[in-house]
Amino acid sequence: MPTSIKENYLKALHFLSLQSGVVSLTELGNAMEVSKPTVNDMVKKLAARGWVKHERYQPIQLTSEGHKAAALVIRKHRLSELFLYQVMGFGWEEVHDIAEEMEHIKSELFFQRMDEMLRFPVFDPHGSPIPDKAGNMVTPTYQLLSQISSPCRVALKAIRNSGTDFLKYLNEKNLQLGTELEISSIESFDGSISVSYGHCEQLVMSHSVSSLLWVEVIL
Amino acid sequence: MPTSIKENYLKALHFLSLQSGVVSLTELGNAMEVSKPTVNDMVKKLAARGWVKHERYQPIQLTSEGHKAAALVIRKHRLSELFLYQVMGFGWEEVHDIAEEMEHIKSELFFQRMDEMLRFPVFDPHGSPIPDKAGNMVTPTYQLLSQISSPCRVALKAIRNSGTDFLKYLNEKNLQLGTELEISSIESFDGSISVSYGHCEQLVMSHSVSSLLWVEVIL
DNA sequence: AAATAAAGTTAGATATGTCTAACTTTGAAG
DNA sequence: CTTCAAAGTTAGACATATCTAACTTTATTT
Repeated sequence: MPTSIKENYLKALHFLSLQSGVVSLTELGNAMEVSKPTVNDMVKKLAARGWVKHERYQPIQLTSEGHKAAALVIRKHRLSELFLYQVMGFGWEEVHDIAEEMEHIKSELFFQRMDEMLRFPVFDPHGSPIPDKAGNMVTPTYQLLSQISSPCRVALKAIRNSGTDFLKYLNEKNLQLGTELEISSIESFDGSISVSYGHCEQLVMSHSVSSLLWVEVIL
Repeated sequence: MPTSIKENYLKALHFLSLQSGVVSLTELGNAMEVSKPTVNDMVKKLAARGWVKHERYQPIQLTSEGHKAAALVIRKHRLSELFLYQVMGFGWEEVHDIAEEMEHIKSELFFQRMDEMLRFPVFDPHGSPIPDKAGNMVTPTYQLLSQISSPCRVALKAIRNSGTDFLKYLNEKNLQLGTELEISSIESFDGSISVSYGHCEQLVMSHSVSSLLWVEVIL
């Protein structure tokens, strides 16, 4: 019953909007783990606040105000993640869960000061862009490693999933942002990719791993 | 509607208990700025959780579990205050309000790390003791400046009220923790006290100010 | 000890966020 | 173009934290 629940709906709407720009009630309900009537009610309240557009039986769409409100929550989240990582020395696999709580702090001063201490950063520890105070964020043009079709050299730029388990897996494999990977072969059958990097002669990544890594081709 | 409301009731109960050990519903209601029925309901819930002892028409008393729960919230609050002051560079007049939000963060790791970074501190920026992880805190034996009855030399050790306005007043007067004050005269009529310290030749403090300053006699 | 004000309690209401069960609309398949 | 499952909506309920109005106890004052 705590936190600002609406902020969490806004965040979910933001991420679900990324594909098609619109979101169904069912999708939002699944993301928030609540029933359809609950989402339905909530969407009415969000619409009343001007954050979403919604006509009966139609999909939901964030308004520009809604987008901005969501971006400002994401800003607080990602700034917190970077602060935890850079200033407090947490690992990138630990910061998401704590930031999930910090993002609901209302004090402007607090995030203002964080922003200053971190020198107005643009990326969080997972490589995701940090929106600015106006809610605008850069949109890097990375590719998913799983989308690369022929052997080449790439640099790891961002992680699509900040879940602890996946990041621990990357830690074990010594994969960090900036790590350069030589793609040696791509198995078209199951989409698995063989890469080498640093001290690692060969690592075979399944599609489910490579589809969570944003990379940039180099050379 | 946010935060863990019960934690705020526990904190209020802790501070109101300091005098007599028991708290009336009315007192608690005033402190929390809620009506008597609201307090009454809440006290029943706190009693059900084992945090307070309460018989109909009798005053409320924190149980030892309740005391501990309150102390752990106060720990998070004061640790946050010191972190904001020491690590983030906020002024002592700014930290209370932000800590009021941070104290409701549940992550043990977060406060654990703060505690380490600050080297397991025992006092917050206002000189109040920080409870340890078991909920125990030191009980300094300071006197209120207003309780001093004859001219002497004292050191400012703690501030009874962490409100922004009072702390800004102290800033203006250049009064900090550790500042040594020479008490030159005490007006028995209205309880006002004349002190000199540092570059200040004479400052006359009203009783309402001197009763908010904890001091220790020196020499 | 009776009167009465202060303190505490009960009853009934509201707002928020949630649920299940039942009903309606939409849209895709036959 | 009818059928039907999936998606969305309505109705009615519950828990939490809050309120006002009215009633009961306690304790003080005369």
